[in-house]
Amino acid sequence: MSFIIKSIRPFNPEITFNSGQCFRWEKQDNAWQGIAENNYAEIIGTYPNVYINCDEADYPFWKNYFDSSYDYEAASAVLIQDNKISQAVINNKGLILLRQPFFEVLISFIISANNNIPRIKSIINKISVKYGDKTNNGYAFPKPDVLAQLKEVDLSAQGCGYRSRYIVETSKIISKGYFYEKLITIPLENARNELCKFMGVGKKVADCILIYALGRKDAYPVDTWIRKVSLDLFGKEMTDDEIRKKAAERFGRDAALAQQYLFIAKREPL
DNA sequence: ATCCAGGAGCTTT
DNA sequence: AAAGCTCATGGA
Repeated sequence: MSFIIKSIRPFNPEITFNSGQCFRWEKQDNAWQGIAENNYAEIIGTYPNVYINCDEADYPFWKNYFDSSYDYEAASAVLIQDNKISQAVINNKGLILLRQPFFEVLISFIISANNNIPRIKSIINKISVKYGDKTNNGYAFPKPDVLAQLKEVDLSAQGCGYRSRYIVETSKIISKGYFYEKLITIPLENARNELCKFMGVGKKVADCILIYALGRKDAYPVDTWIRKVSLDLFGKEMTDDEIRKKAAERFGRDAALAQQYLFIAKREPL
C-alpha cells in the first residue's frame, strides 16, 4: 500500500459528484472521499486542476472510473450550440459521466426507484456498513453473493422497503455469473431490454446503468425531472417512449451528457 | 395531513 | 399499447 498523488483527467468534482449519478462521494475538509469496489480515493483541487490521492496500484482503476479516454470538451462544444442546453453547459463546466462498477450501479439505481437522492445515499450507506467489506477507509459496497443470501426483511430493516425483494433476486442472478460487457456494444434497445429482465429494473433505470456503469453515451434516462423539462424542450406533452425517441434524434451520441445537463439545471435552478 | 422523490410490476382496459 | 393501482419510507 503506497498512496500517491497524481493528476487525473480535468473534471469538476463538485458538479459531477452532486449530479445524482453516484451516491458514495462525500466532501471532508476540501477533499472528496469515495469508495468503489474495494478501492478508496480522495479527489482534491478544482476544475480543471484536479488531483487524486489513491493507492498506486488502484490508479488504473480510477483512470477508467473517471472516464479518462472520453472527450467531454468536444461533446460539450456540440451541446452548447443547442439553445435549450447552452446555459446549463456554461453553468456546469467540467461535468463528466462516471464509469462505475456494474453491480454497484445496478443495485443503487434499483434503490433509486420512486425515491429521492438524500434517502438513496442513506440507504446505500447503511447496507454498505452492514453488509460490505470493512476497509481501512470505510466500507465497500456489498458483494453480490452477500446480498443474494439475505432475506427481504434484512434489507427492509435498512430502509429498502418494497425494493428489498428486487435487490435479493437481482443479486442472485449476478452472483451466478453475468457477462455484462455485451451490453456495451449491442444496439441501445437490445441493451435496455436485456437489463429490464432484472427485477426492479425498468427502462429508466436500465438507461442509468448503461451510462454510469458501461459508459454508453447514447442512453437517455427519463425520470420525473426530465419529464418536466421535456415540455419546454419539445413543445408538447409526450409519453416516455416519445421523449426517448425525440432525444435520440436531437442529441444522438451525446444524449447521455445532454440529459445530465438538463437534469442538473431542472433540479437545481440557479 | 398530503404530496413527492432520478419508477417498476402487475392488472385491467 | 395504454392507463390505473400499489408498492415503503422520510422529508417538506
